[in-house]
Amino acid sequence: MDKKSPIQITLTKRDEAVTITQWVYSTLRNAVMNGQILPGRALTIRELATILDVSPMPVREALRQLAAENALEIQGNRRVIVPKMTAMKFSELCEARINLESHAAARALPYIDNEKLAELIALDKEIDEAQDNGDLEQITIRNQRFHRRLYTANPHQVTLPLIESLWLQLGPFMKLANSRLKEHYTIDRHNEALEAITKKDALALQMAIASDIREGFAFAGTPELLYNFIEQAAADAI
Amino acid sequence: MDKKSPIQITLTKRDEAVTITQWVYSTLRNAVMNGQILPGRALTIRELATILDVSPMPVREALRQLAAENALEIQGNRRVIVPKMTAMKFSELCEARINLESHAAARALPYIDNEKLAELIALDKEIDEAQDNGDLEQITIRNQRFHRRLYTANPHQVTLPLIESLWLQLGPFMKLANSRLKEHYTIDRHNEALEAITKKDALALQMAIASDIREGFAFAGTPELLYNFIEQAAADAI
DNA sequence: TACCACGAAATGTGATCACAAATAAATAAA
DNA sequence: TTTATTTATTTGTGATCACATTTCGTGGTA
Repeated sequence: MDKKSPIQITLTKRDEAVTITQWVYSTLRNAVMNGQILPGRALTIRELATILDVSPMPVREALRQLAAENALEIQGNRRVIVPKMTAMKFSELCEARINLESHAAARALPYIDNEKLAELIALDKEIDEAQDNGDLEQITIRNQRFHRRLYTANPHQVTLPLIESLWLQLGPFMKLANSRLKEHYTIDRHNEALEAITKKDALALQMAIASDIREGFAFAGTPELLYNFIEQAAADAI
Repeated sequence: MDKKSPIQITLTKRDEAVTITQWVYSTLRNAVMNGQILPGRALTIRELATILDVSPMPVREALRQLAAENALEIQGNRRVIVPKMTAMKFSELCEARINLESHAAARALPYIDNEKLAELIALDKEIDEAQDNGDLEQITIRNQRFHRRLYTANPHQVTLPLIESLWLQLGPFMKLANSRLKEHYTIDRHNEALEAITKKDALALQMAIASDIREGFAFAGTPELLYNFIEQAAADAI
């Protein structure tokens, strides 16, 4: 593995209303989320500043924020890297997701009225559309939007930032997990969740969310499969 | 409530080996944790820099990091404040703690050998000592150390940062919660937890942790009690 | 060939400065 | 006295620079 492998970051137009730091932050966040940066690859402030065509200052702030969200890792030597994934860590992240997200879903349930339910149904339909088009990126985005909308139905909710941190750490795997949706579409977990919501059945909702997450990551059920995927993802990233 | 109420931050000696940013970070973190900064009070970079006798730069970085950990809140106007607590939010934070920490405990259980168990027993004894001395600050610190040691027994654990974020948001309430330990010492939940560990009983361990957390915050069982405490804490902070 | 030492380049940290936006203060109008 | 409006001050953002530490490349030694 080349230590100086080139970093290919998708650049989006910068909105003038947003600060440079925020733009850099979301740009780097997407890069991590899409697996565009190799795990273990050292990220230097000046290099990123050059790539993004900004001064080092906003990059510093964005890196520190991402590190605080566990998306990046600050090593003892003060180097910043994308954390390396292991089979065990992957497993822990999945279990944490299942635990936290079914909790968040159950806590949101009492707040979901007909209007919000309709909104969720609409979001689910959008996922299906992206599914039909085979648009992986949109599937991931819309799937996250569905979950986010569900959890934030609870106006006092405090777990979404924690959940997003887990999503961020799962990063590139999220995309692949969502692509697997069609492979187990025989059991549509989102529909199950929506049914549970209409019945106000908290336990059924938790089960649906848990299954949704678990089945999505079933591809990495064994350490061998996960290892193969990590290797493949690394190869794709180059 | 005075908008320009003075900020009283406990200053500790700066270790030369540590960066200024890290020192500022932990100093501010403690200030938040101890409720030394009033919720809603605007924190300005330059003011803190003056108080801490450093340049604005390390303060900027520390504030951003604390905001990423949900310890501080960046408002739309780019002002940084300590988030205000509400009864509902408090309730959500407690439930999130119970959920996440019992999960973390159960996941750590398989990794706890006799050596680690002995360590936990020793830590528990230290809590009792602080309890006898009535040293509130030490009780909090050692209590957190006990929980942290338990969860980190799992070498692949990923939830501790999330748990610490919740601790940080609960902030000043943690201290009071721990002071309540003696009031329900008839049922020592840590002992219950240690027993469950020796029996390798995951469910019992989860129950013990859940009870430990729940009973600690029982003082804020009703919105009225919580409201009273918030008012009192605000008065004390001045 | 493998290992170590030394010098050069690169990097993170922190300070200072400029500027635009936001807040606070002061003045004018009702 | 209260409310608008203008002016003055403060504040966050971002750029640039200096310095100590780390990393890397080169050459020499076992």
